[in-house]
Amino acid sequence: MLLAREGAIIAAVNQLLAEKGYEGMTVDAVAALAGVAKASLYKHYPGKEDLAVAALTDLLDRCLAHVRALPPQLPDKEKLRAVVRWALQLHLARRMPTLPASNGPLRDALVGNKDYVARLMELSDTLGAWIESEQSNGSIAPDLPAVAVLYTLYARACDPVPLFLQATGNYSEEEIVALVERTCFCGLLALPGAA
Amino acid sequence: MLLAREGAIIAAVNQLLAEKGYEGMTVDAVAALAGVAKASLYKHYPGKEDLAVAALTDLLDRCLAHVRALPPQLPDKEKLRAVVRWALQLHLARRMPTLPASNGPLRDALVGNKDYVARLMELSDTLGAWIESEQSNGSIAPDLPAVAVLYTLYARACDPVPLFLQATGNYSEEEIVALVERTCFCGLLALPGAA
DNA sequence: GTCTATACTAGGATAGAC
DNA sequence: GTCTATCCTAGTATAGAC
Repeated sequence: MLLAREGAIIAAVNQLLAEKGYEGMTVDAVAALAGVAKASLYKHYPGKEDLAVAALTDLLDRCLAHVRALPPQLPDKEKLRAVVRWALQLHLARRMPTLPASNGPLRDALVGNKDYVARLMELSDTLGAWIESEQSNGSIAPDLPAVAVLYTLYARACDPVPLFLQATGNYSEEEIVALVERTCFCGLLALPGAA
Repeated sequence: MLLAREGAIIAAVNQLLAEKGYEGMTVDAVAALAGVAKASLYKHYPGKEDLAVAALTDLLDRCLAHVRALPPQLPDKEKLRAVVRWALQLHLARRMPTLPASNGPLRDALVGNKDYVARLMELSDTLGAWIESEQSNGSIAPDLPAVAVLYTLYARACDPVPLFLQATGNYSEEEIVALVERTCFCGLLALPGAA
């Protein structure tokens, strides 16, 4: 009963974070959408930052679940592409909660939260291992720092390009996912093997 | 004298927009940094949105100036890469004003402003012509929609990857610019001719 | 057009009863 | 732990004198 309530709160935060962003999300709106009085909400989470941290932790949990469910026999390169597609689909469905990179207190709350950091490290370790394995066999460019590859993948999850393309009304979600996945891994130039 | 004051105001807005983002920028801070009383500021620009629009228009002016100053004999592909580098350098120097894509009223103010829209269209026309010319000669992938290429280039100007890489402290600005430019045009995979 | 001083409101956070 | 009602700061915007 109590856990169900926290689930409703986090679901509301996720939705509002995806629709309006962190600054556009008001605690009143979270309470209303979750069907909880604002004061009760503050008993569960001591502040707005904590709401965001909990939502992001939940996002990482869902991402890790997707990562663990990938077929082990799949080449690591394809696993990485699958994770990018998962994020792009979430983004296009307006279910990707995003935070401003600039907000200092929020950043502090994130890095100061053990649960969040633990999940982020687990995800980064898993993806990092895939990246380095594909760099050893020459599938991912070995002269790129692995951390640059990792950050690039993370950044694609928040990239505005999918939403811009969606706003034109000229492309289906599948086309947009394929397009952005391709430009991420193959770039814009017409290189052999890029298509 | 009056124009000098507006210049100081826009410079302040640009700096604060780059440092704190739109929501983190307060009108008080703009007034203080520009050395102007808040009430005077409101005589020049009727609201916070108008400050942001003016700053973005100024940014587009500077970008167009850079675009026009590019050597005409340079291949269009290299001109595009030069514009991306210009944006990345600005970003790394924390001089790139950025706005939240989610904020509705702000979006309305932007698209409702003739000056801003005119400059954005001029820039898009110029870059779009370069893109299509390079697609005809097979230098940029011809099967990508030109608008997808254009949006991708715009998005790279706000990409958080450069700042993340800078935060590691392991790479110089030149290395970061080269790295991100390369992943943008050549992707992450080890394709022939990518390095 | 510039200033000082102030009005107004949104929104994060709490008090205190049940 | 949940609620209603309230506090209070921060921040946009304006009044009115010079």
